[in-house]
Amino acid sequence: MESADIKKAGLKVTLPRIKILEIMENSATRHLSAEDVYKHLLEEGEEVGLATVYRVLTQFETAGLVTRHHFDEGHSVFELNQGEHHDHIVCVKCGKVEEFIDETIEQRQKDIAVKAGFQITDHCLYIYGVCESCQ
Amino acid sequence: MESADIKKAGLKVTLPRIKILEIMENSATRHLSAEDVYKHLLEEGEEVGLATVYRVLTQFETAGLVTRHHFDEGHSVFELNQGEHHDHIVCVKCGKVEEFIDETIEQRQKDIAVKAGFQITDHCLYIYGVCESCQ
DNA sequence: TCGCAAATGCAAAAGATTCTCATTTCAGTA
DNA sequence: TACTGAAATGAGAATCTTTTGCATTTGCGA
Repeated sequence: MESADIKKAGLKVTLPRIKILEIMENSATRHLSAEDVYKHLLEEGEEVGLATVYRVLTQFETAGLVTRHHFDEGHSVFELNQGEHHDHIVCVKCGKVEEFIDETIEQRQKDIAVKAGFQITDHCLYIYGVCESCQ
Repeated sequence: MESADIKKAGLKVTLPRIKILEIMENSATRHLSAEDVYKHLLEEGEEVGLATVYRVLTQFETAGLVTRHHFDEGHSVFELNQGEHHDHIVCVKCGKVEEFIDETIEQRQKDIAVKAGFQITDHCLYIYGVCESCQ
């Protein structure tokens, strides 16, 4: 994942875009809000506006580089698309997010969409609970 | 579902609460935003403030009377808790929402939570796609 | 290197939700 | 049934997230 991906997405390779992509790659937590990304940029001394962060993340989403999630908070979080599709299990106490894949569930979803007459474009499954260390 | 449920939830039985519950029950679409509920109130000539709608819906959520969803839009939608738990398949073009239940998926989710060491509190599954009439 | 469209920064705007606080309304009690 | 205090409400201000308008800057092909 690098500047080539930005170009491939039909976007000019600009400094803000490169930096934002780097941050998404190197962040300890895979799920970042626009505000989170903005803070990282400030820490690195980059002069990038928050509006640009929102714009770039939306473009990355459209280009398929990142996925936007709506967890139970009041804002979007973004995740770099790398590796396979997966779903999420979220701790309601500490906010920790773990990922998982379950082929049975994937298949059932496809069946359900067909039965309902939908052409499936996307799906998301969030399990909320209390993680081991918060119990 | 009636004023008795409001009392049972430990809330005073007030006119705004009764009206909002009625609207949630009688609405054609089962999924309403706070703004939607507010508009219905105005149409009925009720003098209820938007702030109250938000407060009451949040209280109803806490009390377990309604569920708050975060579909792909930028705001919450609320749904009356009646009948069984179910998941949602949402049309990305017209916004139509259909509901479904799949026991296999339910069970797999429980297994996944156990394996991850989570005490499951809730979960939601949204399938997004294009519905039959929008294709 | 030049020029122009695309991209950016900033500030203002918009949309959703929450908060403050003075006023009103329940619900229990006399 | 009237009284009283606590809870609830309405209106608007405030907050938070996200988007937009516009003047300026920047990447990139000629």
